[in-house]
Amino acid sequence: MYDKIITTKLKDNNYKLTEQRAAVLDVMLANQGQHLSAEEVLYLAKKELPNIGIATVYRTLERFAAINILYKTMFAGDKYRYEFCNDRNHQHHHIICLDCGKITEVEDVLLNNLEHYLENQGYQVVDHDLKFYAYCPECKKK
Amino acid sequence: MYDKIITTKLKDNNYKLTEQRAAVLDVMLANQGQHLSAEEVLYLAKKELPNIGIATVYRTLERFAAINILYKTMFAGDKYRYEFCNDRNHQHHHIICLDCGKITEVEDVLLNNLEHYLENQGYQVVDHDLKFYAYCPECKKK
DNA sequence: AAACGCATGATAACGATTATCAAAATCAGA
DNA sequence: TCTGATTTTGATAATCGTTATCATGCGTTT
Repeated sequence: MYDKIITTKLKDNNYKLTEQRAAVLDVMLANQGQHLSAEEVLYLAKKELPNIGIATVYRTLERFAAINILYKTMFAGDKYRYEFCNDRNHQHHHIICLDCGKITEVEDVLLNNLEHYLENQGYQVVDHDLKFYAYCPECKKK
Repeated sequence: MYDKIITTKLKDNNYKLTEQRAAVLDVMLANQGQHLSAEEVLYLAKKELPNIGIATVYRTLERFAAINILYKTMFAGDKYRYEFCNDRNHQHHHIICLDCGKITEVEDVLLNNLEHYLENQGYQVVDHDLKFYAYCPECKKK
């Protein structure tokens, strides 16, 4: 039903897949590449499961993020947003348009150099988070 | 009294330096390299000006950030923190220790390459924000 | 069936920030 | 210097995303 990686992660963490959690997972899978807020996930999940509550959505997103099924981040101190986490976007580089707010992603391995440098300094780097605030090509034209 | 750059920025923006604003500025100048929350700024500013209120602190920090006297950022969705902004830390690269929470800074120009790449793609990059989540050398030993 | 544990949904509580508003301070012009 | 307009301030109410609480329900194991 779901990808093997997902079901494995769930099993490894003794994590029952209830219908509420499945609804949230469906929403996230159907919206890969999007950055959804909890409220947006609730709205979409209600189409599959009308009685699901906001508390369950928060709890589920939180736990999915904890086992790396989702990536949780915040842009510009607004509210948390969640995106489905596959290996391709493990390095989360985002470009946030200051005009239209659209969020696009950059793939890059440039930061590995910096991480190696920091590890030589004695740090143990766990994750990093890089955001560019910019005007996207469309808004720049205006 | 204050650095020429600061007074110029204030003047250029028609920004009166009241005693409340001076108190906030003093706190930020006395704590360069620190990342203070509004509440912490209030606490410190009260030593100079006991009647200053939290609303004024928020307003002042906000306006100082708007004219680039301060840099405003948020670590891990907690609360805003402010630091005095001089040319040296214009590129804000922070390392947040996942254990002790200590925040240190990295100077680096590596990201210029990435910015140039994005600008070739049609973006107009205004700012960027890079954070590393890591264990600092001291906490790594434990 | 009984007892347990976990999940759920409603909603209260929280905490950081922002908005409101009357009072005080400051400024500009006569 | 008076006077009226503008800005700033401090107290506090309001907002809003998120978390905590708690009674209820559901599944599993005795």
